[in-house]
Amino acid sequence: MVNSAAFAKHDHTKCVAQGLKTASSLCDARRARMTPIRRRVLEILLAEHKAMGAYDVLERLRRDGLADKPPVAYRALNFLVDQGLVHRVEKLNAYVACDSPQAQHQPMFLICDTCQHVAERQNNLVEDLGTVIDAESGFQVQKMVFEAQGLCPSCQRVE
Amino acid sequence: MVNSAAFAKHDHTKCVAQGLKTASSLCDARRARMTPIRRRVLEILLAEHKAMGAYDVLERLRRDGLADKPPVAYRALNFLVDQGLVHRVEKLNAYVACDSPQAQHQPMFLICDTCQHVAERQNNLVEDLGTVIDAESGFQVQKMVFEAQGLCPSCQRVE
DNA sequence: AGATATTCGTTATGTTATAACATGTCAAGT
DNA sequence: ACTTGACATGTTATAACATAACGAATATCT
Repeated sequence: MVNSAAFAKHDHTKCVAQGLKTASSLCDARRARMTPIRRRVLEILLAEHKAMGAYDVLERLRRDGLADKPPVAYRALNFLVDQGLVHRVEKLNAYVACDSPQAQHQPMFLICDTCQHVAERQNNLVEDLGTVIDAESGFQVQKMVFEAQGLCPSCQRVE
Repeated sequence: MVNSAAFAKHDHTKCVAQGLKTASSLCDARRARMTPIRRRVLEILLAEHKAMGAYDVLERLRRDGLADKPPVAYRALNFLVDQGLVHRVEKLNAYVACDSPQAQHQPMFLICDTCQHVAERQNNLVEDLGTVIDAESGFQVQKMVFEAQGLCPSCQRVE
């Protein structure tokens, strides 16, 4: 049995540094601007390594003296989502840094109801499902949301 | 190619009558109370046959003189969701009457970005995905959200 | 009828998100 | 250097979604 990265312990410092670096490269390549606020929001999400609400992110920006109005946080988050650097978790009205922003993908989330951690995973079945839907119903799928709630391995052991 | 029911024309009156009848039977069997407000909310959703926000539902209740405070609408909606008679569409913060409340199932929604219609579909791949996730990662799936956004057959033709 | 559980009415407030418009920043072209 | 245009940010105000808490009413069980 292999745990998903987000449910296992690891060195967050590396995640953050690596994540910011990758993000900068991607933005450069796309001529998208990685501004201080956007970089800071991504850094917060990478460091926290869990889903955060927009107002939680805003509170951090406030502490840093970077911003204190909701639209500032939402704009940065929306930019990062558009760039594929952050995903929105619909079920939680929250945001998480992307695991692997290099590759385009349909993210899929495993949300632990006990510890609230969110793991991002990939599985071809999700994309297959999009293809099947289109073939069966003629509905042209453009975006999919797949989120599962339940118990992560650690929380199963505890109960 | 077969259109999903919600994207095809059909007689809503039957949907509504049949849906209310089925719902009553199910509630009786479970000793759950189908009260006037709850019945009316279900009726509204069945008749509308599309996703509605809680405040849209409340507005209808208000016109009927049945209720005018948010908690009343939310309580009825939550009851109906618990009973599997209505589903919540996370992506839209909205509610739709269930197609087939008899059978327990993981609903899957196709949301048309153009006409806003929502079709409920079922596909074994969704449940399979739950099984695969569990086997691969040890994450114990309890509930899944699967929602696809795109263009329904009619709206594809129009563009 | 009396005890218990459930539902409903109501107030108040919490949480999430965006419209709209003013201001600031920066890079490209002249 | 100056203008223009595109993009980003600052700010106000409000929209949209949701629930806590508590007392009154109603249904169900014994």
